[in-house]
Amino acid sequence: MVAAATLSGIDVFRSLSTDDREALAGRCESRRYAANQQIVSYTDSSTDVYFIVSGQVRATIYSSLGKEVAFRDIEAGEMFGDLSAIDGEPRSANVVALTDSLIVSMSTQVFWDSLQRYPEVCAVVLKELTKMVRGLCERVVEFSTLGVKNRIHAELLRLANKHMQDENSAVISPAPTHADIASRVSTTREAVTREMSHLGQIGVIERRSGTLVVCDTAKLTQMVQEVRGQ
Amino acid sequence: MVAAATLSGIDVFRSLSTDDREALAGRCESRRYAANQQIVSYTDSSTDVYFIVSGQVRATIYSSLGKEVAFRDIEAGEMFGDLSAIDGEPRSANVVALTDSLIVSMSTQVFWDSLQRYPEVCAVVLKELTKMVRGLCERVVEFSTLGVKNRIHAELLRLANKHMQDENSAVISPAPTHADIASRVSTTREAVTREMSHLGQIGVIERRSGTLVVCDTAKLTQMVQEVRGQ
DNA sequence: GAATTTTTGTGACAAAAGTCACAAATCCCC
DNA sequence: GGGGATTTGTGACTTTTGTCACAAAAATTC
Repeated sequence: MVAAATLSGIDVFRSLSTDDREALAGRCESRRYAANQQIVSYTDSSTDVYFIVSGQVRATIYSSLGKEVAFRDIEAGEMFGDLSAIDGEPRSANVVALTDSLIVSMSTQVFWDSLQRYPEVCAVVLKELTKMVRGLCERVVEFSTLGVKNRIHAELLRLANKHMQDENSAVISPAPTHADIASRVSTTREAVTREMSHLGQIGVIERRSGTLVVCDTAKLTQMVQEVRGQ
Repeated sequence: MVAAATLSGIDVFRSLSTDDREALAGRCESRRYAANQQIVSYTDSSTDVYFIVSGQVRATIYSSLGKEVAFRDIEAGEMFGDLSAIDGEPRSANVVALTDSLIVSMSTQVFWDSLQRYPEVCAVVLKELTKMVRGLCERVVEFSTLGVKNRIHAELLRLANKHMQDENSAVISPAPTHADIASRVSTTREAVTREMSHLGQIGVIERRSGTLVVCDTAKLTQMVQEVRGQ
């Protein structure tokens, strides 16, 4: 049982009337997760859909043996677990809370119900899926055409774009660790350290206690394309 | 104007009644394309959705400068162009006919209309999108965790699975060129040639005039995982 | 069926990326 | 504010992957 107000912060349900939201809320569960707690495992056979009311969460894929691939970070207002609900296949990833989080879950049945009953909900879900497809395409193209250094640039640029301060600079806080970035673009921590200290030398980024400042996104944008990582 | 029967071969519309299909057919166009003819360019501003009645088609992405990435081949019964129709963003890829093809197109508006009016259509579209997401995830994980040789194994296995002859072998005809495979797993033609002749030597595959025979899919499956390409 | 064009095979080499080992710097927690 | 854990920096070296150049084989065209 969940308060209707809780659902108003969820992208997918934002467009519903208060009444509709109330009806739906009655058919959901909510639960708190502590940082680092696992929410979904790719071994689960559940097919519930989850919505993040507050907090942040990370989906990670483990390859058939061992290596982990950071898949995507999911923020408050967003949804996950929808793939299994839609196609009935097993989970595609592990999901772990990055921070303490409040999460609402909904059974597959209620989810399909709401897709059918509320065209606006269906539209948003369709759009989220296409957004995922486009994001993944971009990543595939990146792997196919960019070298390690350029992929690091691209990742920094993505981070920067989420935290723009003014026209040309962004402040990312807390700064991600090098190992973290490495996992996202699939390389080694050392490669990230080397490239980032190089970027520091040419004044594109700067580190100050716990935060990462991208001083010159324009230059970085240009560097992504250059074949020579320099 | 399109005959209702034409739409019955399209996955998305298969579940509709004849009447519904007829109504929809009246709002579509159809057109033939010759092999190698371009159907969609990523510079187009159109947002129509296309359905392949017969023939085969390839979507390709070009990176910001030059290099091409084979994205996916689309077969009769399948749909493309849906991303732009759903989110209104520009085309994500070029689409070219591989063989002479008959293709039905539908405006964004009619497409949305049918999504709203027919829940079965909506369900199939949702499922196709999740299938794409899963396919792309697999590809990302592959790039992240597998070396070139193993990616070639994986690609051969994918091809084989589409053309299984019996339990353990598949006949692929016409055989794709090495350059073609190389573009799909993002490596060089030479690497594919080398790995395939090695696979020939250990009896996993065989070449006979224009066709490629995968004799031992079991062994290939096992090899995909092995860190040593040999 | 001779002449092209396209595809395949292969070696030598260059460049890119990953591995290991360890020191230095930071962060965090009593 | 000292001490351990985590994160970062860096060099030397190995492995992987890509590049180039060219010959051989197949497929196509006329």
